Amino acid sequence: MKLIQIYQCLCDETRLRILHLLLRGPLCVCHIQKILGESQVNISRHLSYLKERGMVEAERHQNWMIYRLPAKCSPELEANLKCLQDCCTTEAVFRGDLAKLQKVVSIREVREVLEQVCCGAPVLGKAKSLCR
Amino acid sequence: MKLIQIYQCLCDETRLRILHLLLRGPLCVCHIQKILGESQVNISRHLSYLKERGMVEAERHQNWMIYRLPAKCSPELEANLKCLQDCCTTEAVFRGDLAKLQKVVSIREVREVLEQVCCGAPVLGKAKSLCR
DNA sequence: GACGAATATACGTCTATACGTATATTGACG
DNA sequence: CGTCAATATACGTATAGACGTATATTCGTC
Repeated sequence: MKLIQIYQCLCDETRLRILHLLLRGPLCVCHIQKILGESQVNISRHLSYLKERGMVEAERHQNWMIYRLPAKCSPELEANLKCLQDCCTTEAVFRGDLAKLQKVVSIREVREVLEQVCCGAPVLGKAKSLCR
Repeated sequence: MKLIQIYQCLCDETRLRILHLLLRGPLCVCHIQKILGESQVNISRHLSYLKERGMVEAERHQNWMIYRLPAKCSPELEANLKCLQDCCTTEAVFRGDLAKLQKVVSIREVREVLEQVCCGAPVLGKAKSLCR
């Protein structure tokens, strides 16, 4: 992956906020949507953009698409994600997103699903809807 | 300076190459132009873009405009420039630019002017043209 | 003051992309 | 199979920005 493509992914605020969230762990589309307060199409399109360029990976679990940062990042991507992590602490938008993220992850069903995803285990929970 | 603006500056290849060169020290427009092999207008416009957003500073010395990275960078900018520095070593374009930069800086008149600029000293050289 | 070198700006065109609305797809479940 | 939830895609519009051509500006020199 070329360096310029990394920056092209980072140069939009919505994508920046998405990646910032994914630094904390995998998330499903509907939660990203809720946290950012953007429309479903918009989030989905930006995620597609990121996926096409190898900035994120997606995996379907039942009805939900779980997005995450790639398991294996190039050194360039790794360096930039680390840099992003450091830089995001100062701006209010990102802190706000993190606060909302905590709320979402504190929901038991959500946490269960995401934990299973993280471990690569099949999702066994029987929650019908993750989105409230 | 907002983080997103930094990335917007970095997301164009020409600007990325310019900033990469400026990491090595101040340069005048005509040399950036020669090194990148781009038209004068194009380089000038990208430099304006960068200057408007505080990514570079410019100072006139006689006929030449010397561009450089800001004396005082925000922590975010600093972090990203450092990251850029690290990431640029792998791609051929940047290595090629560096090679051409060595040639330019090896010209005595150029080196003299740039050194005086670096020290904040008035430019005393009497070279008529820095561009060959 | 005319001229040349270095640089910047104006203006027009073209392309990428951001986003809204509508519609399609995919999976679970009764 | 119909329906719903979650997600993706198609299509149209608007805007940022990349770039070329022409022209202006700024400075030094004769």
